[in-house]
Amino acid sequence: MLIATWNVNSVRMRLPRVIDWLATRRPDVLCMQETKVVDGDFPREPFEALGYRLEVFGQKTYNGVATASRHPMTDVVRGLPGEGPEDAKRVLEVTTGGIRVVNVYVPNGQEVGSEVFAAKLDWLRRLRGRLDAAFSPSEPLVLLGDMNVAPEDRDVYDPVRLAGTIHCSEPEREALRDVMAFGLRDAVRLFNDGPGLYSWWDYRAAMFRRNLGLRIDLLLVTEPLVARCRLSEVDKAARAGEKPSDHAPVFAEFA
DNA sequence: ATGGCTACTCCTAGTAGA
Repeated sequence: MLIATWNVNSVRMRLPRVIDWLATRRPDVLCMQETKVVDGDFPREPFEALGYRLEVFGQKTYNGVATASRHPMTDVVRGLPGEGPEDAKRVLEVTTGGIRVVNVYVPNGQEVGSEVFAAKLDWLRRLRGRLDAAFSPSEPLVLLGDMNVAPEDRDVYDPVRLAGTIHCSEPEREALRDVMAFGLRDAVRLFNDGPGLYSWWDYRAAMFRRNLGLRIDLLLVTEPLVARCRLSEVDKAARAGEKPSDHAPVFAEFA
């Protein structure tokens, strides 16, 4: 069971690359973020032609999440509890292949101390609340997506210069640790504990070429999936070439 | 020291991303 997450930064702009990646890697599940398209305009056909089912939860211009799976998807839940039609489309839960798959696009937060930064922390608290209310850490569950938090200094290209700034601040890291305290492990770190491993690189200043990035796209798993996890990695090659997303796909395989 | 790119839109200039 191969499960992947990828912030595609517009599914319409990225469509050829996403479809090519699916055709090559053949994951069982791909969770996408920043699809930036209303549900009626989602380009479903190329996914379906490759044998994928789709669940989508999008909006105009910003945000939007979608999950493609080669297996049936049941118990679909859109958004966090208490959210309404005006709220940003950031969460899509499905059960597929016997695993609860929680696809999230965590708010960016813009600047530490800002109003939207406080909203980001509150959003992470509500995400933890959803896990507590609906799930158990003893069931197979993966929480994956663009967390917009680099968990530790080793996930940051220049932890000294970026100390305390957005994605790297202690309040964000504490909020993410609290989500993980539900009973989640960072799948990529099961296999690679070194520095220099990132999932996002700024489009500007040749940041990708110089490997100056952040690891903010995470695949977090409960203990039953830790036991089944055979590999997990960042597909850095998918960030190279023509018209890439600024994020790379992250994936893990489970026995 | 700054900003360096990309994608979006009822505004092709302003916003947001991270």
